[in-house]
Amino acid sequence: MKRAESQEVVSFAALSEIGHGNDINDMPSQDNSTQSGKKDRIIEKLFPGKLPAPDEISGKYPSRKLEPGAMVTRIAPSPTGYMHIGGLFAALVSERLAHQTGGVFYLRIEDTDRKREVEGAADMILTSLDRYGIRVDEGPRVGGEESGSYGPYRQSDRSVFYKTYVKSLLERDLAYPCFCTPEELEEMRSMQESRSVRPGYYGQWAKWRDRTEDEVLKELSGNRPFVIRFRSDGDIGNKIVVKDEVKGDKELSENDQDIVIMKSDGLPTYHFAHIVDDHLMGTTDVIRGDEWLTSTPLHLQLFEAMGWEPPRYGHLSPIKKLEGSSRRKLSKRKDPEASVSYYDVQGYPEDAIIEYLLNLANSNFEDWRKTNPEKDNREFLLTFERLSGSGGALFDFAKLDDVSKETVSRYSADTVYEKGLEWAKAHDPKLADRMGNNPDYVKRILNIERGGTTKNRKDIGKWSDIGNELEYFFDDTFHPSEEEMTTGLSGILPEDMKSVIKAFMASYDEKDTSEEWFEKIKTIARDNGFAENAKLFKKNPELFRGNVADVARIFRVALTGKTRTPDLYSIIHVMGTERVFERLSALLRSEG
RNA sequence: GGCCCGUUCGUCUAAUGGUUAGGACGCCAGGUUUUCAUCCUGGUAACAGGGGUCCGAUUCCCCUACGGGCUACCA
Repeated sequence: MKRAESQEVVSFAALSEIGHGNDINDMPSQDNSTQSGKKDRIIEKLFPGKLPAPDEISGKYPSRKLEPGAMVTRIAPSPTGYMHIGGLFAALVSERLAHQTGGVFYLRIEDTDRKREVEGAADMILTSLDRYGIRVDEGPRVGGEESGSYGPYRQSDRSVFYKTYVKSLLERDLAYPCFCTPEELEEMRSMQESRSVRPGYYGQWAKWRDRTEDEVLKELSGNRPFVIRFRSDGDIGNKIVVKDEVKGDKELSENDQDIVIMKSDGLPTYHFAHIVDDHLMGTTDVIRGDEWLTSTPLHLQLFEAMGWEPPRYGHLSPIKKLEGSSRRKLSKRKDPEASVSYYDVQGYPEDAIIEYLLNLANSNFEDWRKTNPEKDNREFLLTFERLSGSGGALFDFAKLDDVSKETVSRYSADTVYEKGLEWAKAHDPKLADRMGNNPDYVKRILNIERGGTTKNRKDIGKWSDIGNELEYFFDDTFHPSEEEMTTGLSGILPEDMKSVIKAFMASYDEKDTSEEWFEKIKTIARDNGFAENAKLFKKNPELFRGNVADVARIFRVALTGKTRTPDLYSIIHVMGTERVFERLSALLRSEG
């Protein structure tokens, strides 16, 4: 590996773009040229050139002015692919907590692993957050610009900071260079394994921990690649209590590993970037996946070494799925439903996803929603205390569907039309044409049993359901199969059907109110030997050919091909008399 | 393997050293509504197992089982 390139210190010009007005070039820099001792010479070799002093950096990022109780949270994804549903969950919780306390929510792109970086992933994250109504106060914008005065918000642009603080650790002997090759480390690991000792770089296994300055200088002059390791003074035998806002107090072991804080490519590892960034950016509450829980003692240790106050931590359990009889974390590679784009393609409204996730976060959300059906879900106060600390929830599509239907049922016909059309344009061109070409008709269809005084119906859970609801309203897609018709009309004699339909056509008046209309249906029922209500029929079934429900079913099936549809009276009126009569006549003809 | 963390109806979860262990989704059954839905009522179903401590444990402690995480110059 070429070290020259990685050792190049990011120019101060990058720093001065940060937007604080001061020109960082004016800042006094540490002078490494005196080379008063071997240690200085080592550090100079490690970090040739100028770096700002730690104080100068912290001076540029003063602590945020916050109201008491205000939380500064962030989402810090690595741009390695599409947005994960778990990431959206963490973002949602973080954003609500920040905004509900009068704090700040920002986005930081953790792109220190160049091998895994995926082109365009950062923009995708941005777009997803925006679409789901997660309001980012500070961070990168689509196209590369940034907002906020605590940036840069991409770790790849923050090299100077990491280097400066690594250097300060070196100066205080809290860090040291390590020249082990990957092969050496691998060898060490297998040796540890064969001897059944705990693997890792610690204690007497920390080969470069106590090398003499001469040895280090010698390697350096040979231009060997190196990493910088943190010198841990922890003892694995000591337990510390880590306060976790979600899971409660946890007893964990101190860290005794001399972990890598700066890789040989000059970029920091997650652990080090985390403490530098969250300190400088003023994060008060770090909300992250619980795979980080066990490394929290290390992070606390790093904060202490830097002399900084650590944030509060809250670790979220992953969302899981059932595979066979065991549950596992939703995996980007294996599970399409791990991606937020999956829900978009399926046609779930963004609000429904948010409400489902809110439910997962604080299960009392559903009670709140029940008592506040009209309110924006932003008004629901999320709290750390009520965040579920256990297990990790299985993703439950039955529940999502219910939440989704409930959500859509609160929308007006216009909203359903607009959002549905927007979805169709991206995912179902045929449906988009249909909706776009017949806006008034489609809106009237969607308005059936919607927006009235009673609760709206809940047929539509996903935008993709709209197609089914429209199908029978259009002649070119109304093609009920023979089978549908026979099962739909099962138990009804063809001659009964014919006379009922004839009677209907003879008496129908489109000006009838629904009450008048149904009186006629009842009359038709009675005249044809059907009971005019269910009770009458139940009492003496043998006296009737069926009841009024059967009569209604005849029309429902004749007009829609289905046995379950919205209110018949409304359907007939939306369809229009002409179409209704056509279909009824066709049926009379076909049945001979 | 080692070290951590966890386990309440099928699912999401609530509560508690003494409760008929509560709610929601699903499912089932009734009911209201002119029909289909909506809606209403009811039902189904859980403290992983075993030991302690205690008058009493789902709750506290220990063990086992199971699940999850970490164990990288990935995050």
